[in-house]
Amino acid sequence: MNQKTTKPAARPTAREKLLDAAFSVIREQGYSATSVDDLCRTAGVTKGAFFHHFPSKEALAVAAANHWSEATGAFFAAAPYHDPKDPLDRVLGYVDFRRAILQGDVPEFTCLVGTMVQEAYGSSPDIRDACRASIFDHAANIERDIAEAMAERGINNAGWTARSLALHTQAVLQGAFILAKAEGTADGGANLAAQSVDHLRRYIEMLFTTEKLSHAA
Amino acid sequence: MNQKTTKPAARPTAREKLLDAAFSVIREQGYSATSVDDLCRTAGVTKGAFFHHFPSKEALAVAAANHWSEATGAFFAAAPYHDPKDPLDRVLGYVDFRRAILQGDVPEFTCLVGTMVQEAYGSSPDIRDACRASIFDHAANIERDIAEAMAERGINNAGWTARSLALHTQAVLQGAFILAKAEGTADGGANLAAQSVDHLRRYIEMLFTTEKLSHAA
DNA sequence: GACAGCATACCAACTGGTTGGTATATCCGG
DNA sequence: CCGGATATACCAACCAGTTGGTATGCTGTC
Repeated sequence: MNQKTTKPAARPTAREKLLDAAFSVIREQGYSATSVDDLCRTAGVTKGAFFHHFPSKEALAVAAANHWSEATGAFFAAAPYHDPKDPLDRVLGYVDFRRAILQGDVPEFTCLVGTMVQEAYGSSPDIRDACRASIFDHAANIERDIAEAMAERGINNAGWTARSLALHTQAVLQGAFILAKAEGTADGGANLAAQSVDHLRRYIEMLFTTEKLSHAA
Repeated sequence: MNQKTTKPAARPTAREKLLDAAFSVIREQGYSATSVDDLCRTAGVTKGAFFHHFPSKEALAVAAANHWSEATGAFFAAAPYHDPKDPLDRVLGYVDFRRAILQGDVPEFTCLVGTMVQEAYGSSPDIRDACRASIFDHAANIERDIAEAMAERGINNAGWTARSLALHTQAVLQGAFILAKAEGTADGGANLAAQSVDHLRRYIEMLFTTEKLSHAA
């Protein structure tokens, strides 16, 4: 389209710095607990700049959720798990990839939109919609590989759909993040989350190997 | 112990009304977005009464998390899924029960401590610890039945433990709540969550039937 | 290529209202 | 008439958002 949207520029604008700040600060403190001043301080920008680029704090949250969709979309699109010919290997590769990136402190591997939607689902439809789109669009990518794997193995009418399994993967991840937050210690959280992802992987494997043998529900 | 803790009394005290208010208001708005005035208004109590019973907003959150542990503990202890002799049936009964209570509006079936820990894990160790205790103690109950079921079927060294599976059930539930919040519509959220619980049930079933046949990892 | 004209980007200081919390007064049962 | 429970009035700090203004860059014209 135009240069503005495609080129993040050498010297980042206040808008980009604020969105980056939102990624880290909101994941650490939550949305409501994060003040506009917090974001400005982290971004190294003044309040005037904030309200020049965003009409409200809520609008920044929506923009951050959309920016999160783009950033994670590019991140997962560039990940290596898309290579295998067998769609099931791609699905399992995705799960393995999600497990591998569970590292560092909790705010570093948790999900911005999952955090935000918890706080905003009742008070701000705009934020909720942006977060929903981020989660569900991401799930739709996995759904495609799952559907292919099902087709290849002749699985249908099994009591579950590609869509429900794709959404289940997201539920497991979001839930794993909550347990990680509750756990408290640095690595402890990541390990805890990883164990849930292990269960998820085992489930998907069993789902496809068992169903292969007898796919009569 | 004493009467204070065991008897909720005919006319509820301001403390009890505030804790009840916290259950509904915080699940709807989140912790940070809920003001002390909000809680007082909902409880029908003045600010003076609030700070007579709780030294701070944070202290109320801790008390609410502990009260949540007691209330849900009694609720699940009284549930009918404990009856079966086969421990696996008790585990599956628990999952079925969790699925059955996914009804009504989102704030009605979601988890107080799961919501709170997301916002407070970084800023308030006290709240985080109270929420962690609530989640992990609840998981410990399920872990007992899982461990029994594993013993009965001779499952060990299977790559997973009773504890990790018990925590996984909580992760799935917490994640299902997030998807429900993101979904937006009334029943839509509950249905979405129910589908994840269905996957969880299927997983546990497969885990025990498959492992029974060949439990060599 | 110089320069007027204008939009964008940004800033420091400020505002009205809300926040968590306090000081003090009143109610009411034993 | 004492002491826990509740109410009223209030405060300093903080909140999201506004203001009036400056710096910087782009654009067309001669």
